[in-house]
Amino acid sequence: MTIKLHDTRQGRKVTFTPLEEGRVTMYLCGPTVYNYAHIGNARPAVVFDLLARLLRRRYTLKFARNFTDVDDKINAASQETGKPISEITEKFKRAYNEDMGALGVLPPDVEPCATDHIDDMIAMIETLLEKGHAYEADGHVLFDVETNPDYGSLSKRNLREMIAGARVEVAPYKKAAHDFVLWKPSTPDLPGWDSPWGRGRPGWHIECSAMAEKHLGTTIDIHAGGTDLVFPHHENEMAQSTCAHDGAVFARYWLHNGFLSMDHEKMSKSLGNVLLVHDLIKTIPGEVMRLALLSAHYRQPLDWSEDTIEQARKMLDRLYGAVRGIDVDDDLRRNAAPPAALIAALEDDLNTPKAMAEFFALARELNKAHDDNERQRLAATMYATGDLMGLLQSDAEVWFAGQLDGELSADDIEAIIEKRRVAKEQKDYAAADRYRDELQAAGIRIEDGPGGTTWRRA
RNA sequence: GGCUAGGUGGCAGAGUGGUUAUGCAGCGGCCUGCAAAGCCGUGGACGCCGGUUCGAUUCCGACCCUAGCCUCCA
Repeated sequence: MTIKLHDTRQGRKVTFTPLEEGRVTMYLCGPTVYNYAHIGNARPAVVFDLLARLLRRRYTLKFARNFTDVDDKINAASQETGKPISEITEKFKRAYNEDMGALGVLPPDVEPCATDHIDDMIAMIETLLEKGHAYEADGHVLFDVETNPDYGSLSKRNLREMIAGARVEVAPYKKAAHDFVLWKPSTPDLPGWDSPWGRGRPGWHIECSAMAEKHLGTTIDIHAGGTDLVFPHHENEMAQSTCAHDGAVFARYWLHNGFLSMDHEKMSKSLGNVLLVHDLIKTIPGEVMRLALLSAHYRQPLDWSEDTIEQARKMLDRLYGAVRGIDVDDDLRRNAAPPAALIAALEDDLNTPKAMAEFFALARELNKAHDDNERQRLAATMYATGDLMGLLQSDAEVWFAGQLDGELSADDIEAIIEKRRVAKEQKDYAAADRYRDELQAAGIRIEDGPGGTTWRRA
């Protein structure tokens, strides 16, 4: 059995084999830290977290996800708020990790920051100048796209089309419209570093090239990000790194996740529909958001709506419902593994919908099982699957209690259930039903099972 | 306009050249004091038009529609 991944450069699903046997390197473009992450930002983080978990089953993985902490948007945020840049970037780095953590995203192995790698960027730019792939102009250093015949092979566009389609006004110092900035001068009020070309700051694309080289080497196995990064960001990264490394392959597999829309509209500030994870997490359990993000295949577009969230919540109700009330022996749980069919689905280009179908098949099997040992074994398998998917990480009782936003506490609820039990014992069903209605009105649904009555928020 | 992806049942969403996706919702049944949960069963689908084929939702072509990119953007 092999892992298959869809490679953007080749435009098809291919068998994955690491460059070095047993070891895999993966780089994911992380956030520019000038604001809280929105739910669209969370999709690559969650999707590629799952890929990282999957890869770690077979390989030693080194997974890097960067922070872009030097950027004009950050400068703008600083000017708007009057706060120093470092305060802004530190705040949102921390917030990003907290928010992603709430979505079950495990920390990557390295989280390089652009500002810690200025020297590496300068060195790479110098190499590009030496090799004739870049030129200085008017205080800038630009990448000379003409020197890279392969340019456009990732995003599948040719230079002529790009020139024809160029609608941006071209800076006068550029040799060609599609040349892009490696280094640009900074005015005294902007962040800057000394360089052979004067005080300045790096262009966006060079950051990732330099950090990937520094932490993962000349050739990396997997480079991932949102589909909107294919052009120009990843195309430019590939051009820079390949040219700086004398043609060595930069990334062997390029993975891109599809876009998230909001109620079938583009998420944008002007529409006012930008949902921040930081806010959503206050009312929606992290696992619900995680499952919602995984409910469609990662390359497909995904629409985010109330309905999407509710569906994910119900799916989790079903999964938690299956394991509820089963005490799984620790050893059993430690030694359990997800079903082979589920692993196979994930290893087929991260087919999460198929994997979820297998997860539900497992839940059904558990629901049908009567033998205690069998139920324990299946529940352990459920939990092992949850550990892989980043789901089922909560206690089932805690899950069903949810946020008790009503007026009843857990103790109140238990008390009413006890009164109902007594009423039922005396066959006073009218009274028993009144208690049930009372709970129902408070948003609590009760279920009579062989082991007594359980409850959940409705 | 160019490039790249898509268009599947009431909704979400996989997949396949001929046989059950899955979840939610619906319907029938079992269980239950009645429910709920669970289990069993069940209806309902592949944008449009051609082509290839014994047979296409699945392959090919045209068309229509949608999304992303072409400019900072996950």
